[in-house]
Amino acid sequence: MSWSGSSEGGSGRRGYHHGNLREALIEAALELVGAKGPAGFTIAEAARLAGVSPAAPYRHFRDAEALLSEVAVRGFDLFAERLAKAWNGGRPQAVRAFEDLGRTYLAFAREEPAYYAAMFESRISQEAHPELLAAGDRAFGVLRDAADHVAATLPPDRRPPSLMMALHIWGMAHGIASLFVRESPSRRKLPMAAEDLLEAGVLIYLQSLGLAGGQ
Amino acid sequence: MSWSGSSEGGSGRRGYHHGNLREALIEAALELVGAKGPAGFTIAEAARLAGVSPAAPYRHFRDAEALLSEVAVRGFDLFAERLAKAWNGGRPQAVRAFEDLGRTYLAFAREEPAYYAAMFESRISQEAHPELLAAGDRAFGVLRDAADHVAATLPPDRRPPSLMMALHIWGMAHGIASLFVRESPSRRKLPMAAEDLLEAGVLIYLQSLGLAGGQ
DNA sequence: TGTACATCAGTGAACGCGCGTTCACTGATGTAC
DNA sequence: TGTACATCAGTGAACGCGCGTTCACTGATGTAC
Repeated sequence: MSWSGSSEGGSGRRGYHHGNLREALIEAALELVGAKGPAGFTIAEAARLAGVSPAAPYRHFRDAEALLSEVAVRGFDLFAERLAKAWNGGRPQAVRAFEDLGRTYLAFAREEPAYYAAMFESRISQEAHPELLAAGDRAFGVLRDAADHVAATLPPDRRPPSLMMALHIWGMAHGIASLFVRESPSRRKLPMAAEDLLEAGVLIYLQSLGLAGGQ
Repeated sequence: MSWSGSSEGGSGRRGYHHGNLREALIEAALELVGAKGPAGFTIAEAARLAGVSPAAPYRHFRDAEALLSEVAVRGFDLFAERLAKAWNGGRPQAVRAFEDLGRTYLAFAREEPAYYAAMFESRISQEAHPELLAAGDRAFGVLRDAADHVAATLPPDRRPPSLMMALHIWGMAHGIASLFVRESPSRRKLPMAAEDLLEAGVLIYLQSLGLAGGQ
């Protein structure tokens, strides 16, 4: 192990210029948000984690909120990608794929707590960061399309409004994630897996609309 | 207007001893949490708001988290009280009263953002504050009892597990509150009132269980 | 009713800390010729 | 291929700030007698 010379630091630092500081800061922010929550992370600490002076981040981000917003945008993009993969165009069975969407929602909250916190538990103003709104819309769009698809399997006169369906399912998934998967003073132990609770709820809901097999 | 003499300050300060500092600090914390979120409030600022030196709060609270926890406990108690009033023992009609529960849930999120944030959006560890867990249980208990009552209107062989029902409704109510009522990077505009969205969702859900009138 | 005393809530000064932000700077990189 | 130069990413020192926490203290309150 050498302290001098040309060997790179563990973080990929290459010399006077970092080379990829923007990415490194986003990674650092993600790590810090995961550990301390969106309010617990600071520009200074992200800089330290990236192995750079506290002034360096200002070359890339206006302030802490801008950095956090970028993390949230990436989170939404990743979220949309995973949801789309789970939905898979409604194949092979629409209702089954719809349930997979729900499972994927909860899995994301469980496996990506840092992204989840940046996306749903931070206090970034949407007005100041319109790209955040757009990213959120892309994620919701997946759910919306799925609801469309599922609703369309019914004859037009018995077809529920798919936007409403999407909002109901989104609400239930998000509520269950917030209450039973995420850390919070209101978190409760469940006598079952959150995934199973959500699946049962979605099934009951869909049944009422005539969308899930009678039993 | 006099700067000297015996007139009390606006905050009720009575002299060297505050007289009711504990309460004043809780009020101050509530106000600050409402304005800046749970992470934005500090003991020092709460002391300033209460008109007292920064060291004074330590006579009453171990640290900021203890103060915040007390705020959350009171929030849960108020929440439980309002929910119980809305439910009103299931009178005059159980299903209708059940829907009122949902409306009250959202109304609380809307009208008491400071309490709501302390209860659901802060990072207090439940382990360190067991009284917080108990207060949350009392609030959930109202919903649980209501679900029991509603489920019991069905014959035993068609009766759904009331705990599951309560968790589903709680999840949907909480999700809709978090996504569409509270400030957050993921907040979306709704083409309808959140209360109506929730009511429709609850109705669809209850219908499936044979609990709400066919149409 | 008056006095001595114990209690303890609140003071204010002090400390060390980490943060955000600025600034003139420096040195690595890439490009024009 | 070599040199001069422009660019700009990152430096490091500095600043003022507010916070958490401690400490010996002070003065209001209540109680024993």
